[in-house]
Amino acid sequence: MSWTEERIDRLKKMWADGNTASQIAEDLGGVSRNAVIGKAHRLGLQSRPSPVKSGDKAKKAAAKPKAKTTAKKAAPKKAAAPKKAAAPKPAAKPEPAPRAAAGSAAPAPKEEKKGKEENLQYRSVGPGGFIRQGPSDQQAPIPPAPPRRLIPAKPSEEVADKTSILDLNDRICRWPMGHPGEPDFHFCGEKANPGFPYCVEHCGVAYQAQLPRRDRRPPPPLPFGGPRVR
DNA sequence: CCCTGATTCGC
DNA sequence: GCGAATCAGG
Repeated sequence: MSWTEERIDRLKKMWADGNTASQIAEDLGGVSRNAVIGKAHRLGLQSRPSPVKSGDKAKKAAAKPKAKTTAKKAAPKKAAAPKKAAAPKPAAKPEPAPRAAAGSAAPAPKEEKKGKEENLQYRSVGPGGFIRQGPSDQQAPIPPAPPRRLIPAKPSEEVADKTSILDLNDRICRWPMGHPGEPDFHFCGEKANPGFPYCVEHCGVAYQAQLPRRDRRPPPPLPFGGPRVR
């Protein structure tokens, strides 16, 4: 469908009347909402209050990542928990990392919420490790843990002088060093870049300037076929 | 999730 | 120029 004069006039009128792009597209027929918006812009029609562009509150979100092009010593080779490009989300609250090692007092998981469709149970097999059990599995049902007194886990020596999850606050860089479950898992602990969960150095790793679409590398195929598409 | 308009960019 | 894809706020 082409933009005939009539259709353009109709678009102009409806746009001026405050119809949404969707309404206009439906009225004209044969074009999408995007087509209408695109045309309206090309015609130089005045933009109407956009949900995105209204107030400029973006200031607060300022956050100029200004990614350091060179990570330099930033990314600890073997220590970085986030995988390669997948940087932790900016706003993401720190996940409660499982307290690593040392603690011998691991309470048996109280199964309350079962796996949605199955009566799955999760059994701990050590720090950071769990196995799933279904009704048909051989493993006998897990008996409820006997009541016991819990005592604070003794931090391992490796972590004694490092930043544990308990030491974190919003002024401390929470970049993970190593992996949960490892005896020396801890957090960066540097002074956090104000407004960010990480220190300046790790912000440089976590936040990268977005490349123009044509310059982006397509992500490598995931070994398991990628996330489900609904 | 739905909606919105804005923007980008391959065609 | 066109419009799908994408973005980002409500």
